[in-house]
Amino acid sequence: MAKFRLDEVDHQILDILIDNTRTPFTDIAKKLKISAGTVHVRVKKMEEAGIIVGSSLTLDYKKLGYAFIAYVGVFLQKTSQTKFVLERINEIPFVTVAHVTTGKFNIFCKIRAKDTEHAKQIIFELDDIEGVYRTETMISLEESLNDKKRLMHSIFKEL
Amino acid sequence: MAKFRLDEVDHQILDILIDNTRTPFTDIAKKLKISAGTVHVRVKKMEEAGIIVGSSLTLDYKKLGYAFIAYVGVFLQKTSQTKFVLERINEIPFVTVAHVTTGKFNIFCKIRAKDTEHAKQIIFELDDIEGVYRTETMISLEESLNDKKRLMHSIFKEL
DNA sequence: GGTGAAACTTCTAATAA
DNA sequence: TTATTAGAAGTTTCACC
Repeated sequence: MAKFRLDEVDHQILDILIDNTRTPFTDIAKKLKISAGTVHVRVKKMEEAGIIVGSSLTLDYKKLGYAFIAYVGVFLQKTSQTKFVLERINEIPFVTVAHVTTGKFNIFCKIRAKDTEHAKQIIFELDDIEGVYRTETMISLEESLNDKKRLMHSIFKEL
Repeated sequence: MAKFRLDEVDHQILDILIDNTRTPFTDIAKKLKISAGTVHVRVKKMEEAGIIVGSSLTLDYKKLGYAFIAYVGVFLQKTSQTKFVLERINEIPFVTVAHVTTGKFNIFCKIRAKDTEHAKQIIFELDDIEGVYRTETMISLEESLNDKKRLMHSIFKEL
């Protein structure tokens, strides 16, 4: 694992790319008053260091008809079944995130569905997994995402 | 809101861009055996329709020293305080997502922190918000993200 | 480390089909 | 709607600070 030490310039590059990954390097260069070559080298380094893992589109799932979000807490019969159940959970594409957690639940996941009916199906699928004792659902009425940029700013303030 | 009807080609374009937003349109064109101009027009249309909201980098927060993830359920004294509390919560940059939920909690959020000590601080901040009755924390021991691509495939199968 | 310029690749908009 | 094309723009490398 490469040693990495991000400076103010790296920070600013990330800041711009976090908002729009297709921002031309020449634009970034102009803004930061450095050469496009430098931007290129810096980005490449951050990629090689594994800081930048990849890039992805942000899609509006509501417009695709998938407006329903819920969190489902999963209770297992035995903790030792965690790995097995997690593998089964990961086979359900509508489960977008799964966490092994301490606290109330053994596994905790987020699902993305079309509507309540569809969500019900997914939750039933989860319930049906061998080793799952019961589940507890929390339906999201409203999602508010904090800007990645703000987290980054806070992280960089401390680096 | 524009009417949108994505076909197989749009789907495949999204599929490629979801993995890497900087894939050159000419590469996409070659793969799909269409012209780069067509790719360009299609992407633009999806942006205008609001399907593609934006693009963002995926960063390795562990490498930045922020490996700690927890979910915090928030209980309010009165449901009517939801809006106010949500606003306060959104001021904490380490809270990356917040949901208003049905079920056990009133508000449910995800936090990203350096370590347990840092997480404790954030949770105390949450607890201190006026109107918050108490909180319940679940610490993530392991996160497994399902590929966005798989969700997309499932969505497209049904469209 | 960074730069600036050259060589190469890609984008984009207009035109044509 | 899609394809072509040519000028504009962006990327990447490299010799030189």
